[in-house]
Amino acid sequence: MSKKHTTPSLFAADEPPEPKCGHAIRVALESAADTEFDYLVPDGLWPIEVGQRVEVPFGRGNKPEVGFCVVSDVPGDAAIAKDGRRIRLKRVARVADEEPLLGADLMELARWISDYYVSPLGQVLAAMVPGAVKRAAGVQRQRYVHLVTRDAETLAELRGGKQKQIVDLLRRREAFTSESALEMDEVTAAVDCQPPTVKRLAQKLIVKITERKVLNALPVVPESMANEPHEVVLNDDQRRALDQIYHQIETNRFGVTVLHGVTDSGKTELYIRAVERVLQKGRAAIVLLPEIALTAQTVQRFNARFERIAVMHSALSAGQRNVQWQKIRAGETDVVIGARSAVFAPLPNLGIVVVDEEHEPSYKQDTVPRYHGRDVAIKRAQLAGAHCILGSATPSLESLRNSQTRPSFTLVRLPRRVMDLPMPAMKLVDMRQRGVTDSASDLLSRPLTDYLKGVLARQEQAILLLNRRGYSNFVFCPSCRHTMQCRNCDAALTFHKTKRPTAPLETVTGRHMNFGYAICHHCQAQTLVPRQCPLCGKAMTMFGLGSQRLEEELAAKFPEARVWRVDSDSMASHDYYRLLKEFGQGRIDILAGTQILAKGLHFPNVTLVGVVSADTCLYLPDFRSNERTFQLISQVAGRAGRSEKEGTVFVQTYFPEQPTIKFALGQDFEGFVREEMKHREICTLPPLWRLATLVMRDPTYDKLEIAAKRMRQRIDDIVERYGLQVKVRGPMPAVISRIQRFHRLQIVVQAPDAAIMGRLFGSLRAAPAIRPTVKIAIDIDPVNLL
DNA sequence: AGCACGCCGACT
DNA sequence: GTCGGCGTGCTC
Repeated sequence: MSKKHTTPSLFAADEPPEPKCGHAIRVALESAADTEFDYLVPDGLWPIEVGQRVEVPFGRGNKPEVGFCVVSDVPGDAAIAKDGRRIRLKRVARVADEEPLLGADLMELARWISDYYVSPLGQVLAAMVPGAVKRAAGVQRQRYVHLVTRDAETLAELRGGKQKQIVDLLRRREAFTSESALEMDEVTAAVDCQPPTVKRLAQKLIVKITERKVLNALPVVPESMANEPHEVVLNDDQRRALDQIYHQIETNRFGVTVLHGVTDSGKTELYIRAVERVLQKGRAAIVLLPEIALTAQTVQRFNARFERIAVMHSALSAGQRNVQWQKIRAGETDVVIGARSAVFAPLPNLGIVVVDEEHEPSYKQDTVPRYHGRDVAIKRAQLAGAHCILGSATPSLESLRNSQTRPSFTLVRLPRRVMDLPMPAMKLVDMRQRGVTDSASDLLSRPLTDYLKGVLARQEQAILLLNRRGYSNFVFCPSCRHTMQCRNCDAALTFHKTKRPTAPLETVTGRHMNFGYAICHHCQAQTLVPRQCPLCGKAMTMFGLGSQRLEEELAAKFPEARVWRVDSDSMASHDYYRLLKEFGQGRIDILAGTQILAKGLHFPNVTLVGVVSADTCLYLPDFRSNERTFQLISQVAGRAGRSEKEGTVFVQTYFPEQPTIKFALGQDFEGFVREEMKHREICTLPPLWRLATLVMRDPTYDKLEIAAKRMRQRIDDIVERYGLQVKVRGPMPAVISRIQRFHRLQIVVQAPDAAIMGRLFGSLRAAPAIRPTVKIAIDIDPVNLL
C-alpha cells in the first residue's frame, strides 16, 4: 500500500484519491503483538477517541486487523524504526464503534493489567469487552415506514389496492415522521402484503422506509426460587461489621474490608446493605461471585432487593449479554452481579466492589491475560476511589496478610452463625482401620453408612462430596502397577463408563473392555481399554470409578433413596439450577458429587455432609494444597445443619494425623493460618513473598531445553545487573511435563514484593526474543503450580 | 501471535 | 537443479 500511494502511477486516476489526514492515533491490536502501532486518521474519520475500536491494515499483506485506540492524536506522521529509519504510517480503514467501548478509568485499569500480568495491552482490552458486545450480538436492523406526502392528488391515483390500504393505515396511525413510524412487519401483516409493495410506495416518494438498529434478546429473568425476600434483622456481630463498612464508605476513599464470616454468618446481607448505602450516595456497585454460585441463591437475593441490576454469567445467550452490557454502559443499571469478567463492567461512578468467596481459585483466569479477578477488583476500586469488600468463610492467606500489613485494609469478623446455630459436629473416620468398610472397594465407611441410614429414616437430606482427583478412575494393573498413560500427554488416563465414545478413538490392538473408554483430561483423546496389561498380561482393573462407583454403592446400600449425582464442574447451569430446586423441594435425598457441592448452598434440611476422601488434595504437588484442603472441608461442612436441626459432618481420611485435617476437624482457622504462615515464611512463598512461573513448551525436547536454559541465563543476567532480590529455580519439568505432544519446562521466580517482580518482568519483556523460539506462558501470582 | 522470507538439506 | 521444512524477524 505504502509504495503504491507514494509513487505517481500511470493508473493513478483509477485509485481512490488520497484522503487528507490531519491526525494520527496509537492502536493496540487485539491479535497479540506486544507493541502499539501508530496510524494516520483520514479527516473524514476524525475524531477517534481513546477506547474506540478501529480496523487497520497490518503487516506486509495489509491484512485487516481490529484494535483499540489507546492514544488519540499522537504527533507526527511517521514512526521511527529500531535502526532509526522513518516508517510512513498507514491509514485507519474504518471505525468499528460509534462510541468508545471503554472509558478512561477502564483504559487505566487495562494498562495496569498489561504491565502487572505481562500481557499485551491489545489482548487485555479485548478481554475486557464481551465478545457478544464486539460482535453486536442480537442487533437487528428493523425497518420502519412512515408517510411523507399528504398530497391528495398523488394519493388519489392509488385507488383501492394494497398501496391505498397502507397509506390509510399510516394516516390513521399518524405515522408522519420517522419517530412515529410503524414497523415494517406490522404494516405488511395488517395489510397482508409483502415488503416490496411498501418499497414501491417508497419509490413513488409517498412513504419513506427508515432503518433502525434494535437490540433484541430475551430478558434475563431468573426463575424464582423458594425463598421470598423477607425483613432481615441483623445480629450484634453483623451490626458491628456493617458500622465498620459504612464508616469506610463514608470516607469516599479507597479501602478494603476483608470480611471473615463463618458459613451462614450473614455475609450476603451485609453486601446488600453496603451496596444500598453506596447507591444512596449516587454511586454504583459491582458484585463478583465464583461462576458456579451465580446460578444460585445469592443472585436471587440481590435480584429481590435491587431494581436496576444487571447479571452477567456464562449461561446468558450472546444477545442477552450484549443487552446487559449496553444497559450498564448507558447508565441504566447501578448494580452489576457477575463472574470474574464482571470486574470490567463499564459502570460510571463506581462506589463499591464486592468479591464473594474471595479465596476461590476460579477468580484466576487461565488464559492470557492471566489476571486474578479479586486483585483486579482491588485495583479497580483503588483507581475509582471506591470501597472493596473481600468476603469469605476461609479468607485467602493473601488477604489476611494484607489486612495485617496494609493500612488501607481492615479485617472484620463474623464469628457466629446468624441464628446463633451451633456449628456442625465434625466426625473423623480413619480409613486405615481394619473393618472400617464392609469390603475393600467400598468408598463409604461403616460409621458414615450407619449415620446416613438414620438421616434417610428421619427424611432429612445428605450431601456426599467426592474429591474427583483423588478417586480418579485410573486404569491400572494390580500386579505390575502399570497405569494407562496418554500417548500425547504425561498424564494418567481416567476411565469413563459410556457405551459410545464422544471423540475419535486412538487405535489399540488386542481384546478390550466394551463398556467404557479411557479419556485423557488434557487432550480429550479417547482410547479403548485393553483387558490385559500390555506389560505383564494380567487383567487390568479400574481404580476407583469415582462418582459413578459411589453412585453404585449408594444404590446397593440404599435402594430406596433418591440419589442425584453431580460430576461435572461445567454442568449446564440450567440443569444445575433445576437440580438445586428439586433438592430444595425435598425430591432428592442424597446429592453426591464433586467440589461444585461445596459452594454456598443453603438447604435447611441437610443434616449430614460426608467428605468421602478429605486428603486427596494433599497429594497434589502444590504449596497451596493444605490451604485448599482446609477450605474444602470448611466450606462443605458449612452446608450441614443450617436450621434448628443439628448438622453432622463425616470426614473420611487416610491421614488423621495430618495437621491440616486436624485443624479442619477442630474448625480452628486461626490455628491453621498460624501453622501454614510459618511454613510459607520458611519457604519464602506467598503471601509473604511473590511468585511467578514461566512455562515454556515445544514438541522438540532438545530445542526446548536450550531455550529454557537461555531464558534462565537471561533472568540471572537481569537479576545481577539490577541487583534484584530474587530467587529463581529451574528450568525443571512442569508438573504435567507433556501436554498434547508438547514438552513443558518451568522456571519459578520468587521475589519479596510485587515491585521487584515487576522490574524483572519489565526488563524481560523489553529484551529480544529467546532463540530458538518456543511457546512461553508467564503466570504472575499463579494459583497453582501445574 | 501470524506470516513472509531465506537458508539449507533431500530429492527428481 | 528445485522443492519445502523450519528458524528468524517484522509488523506502524
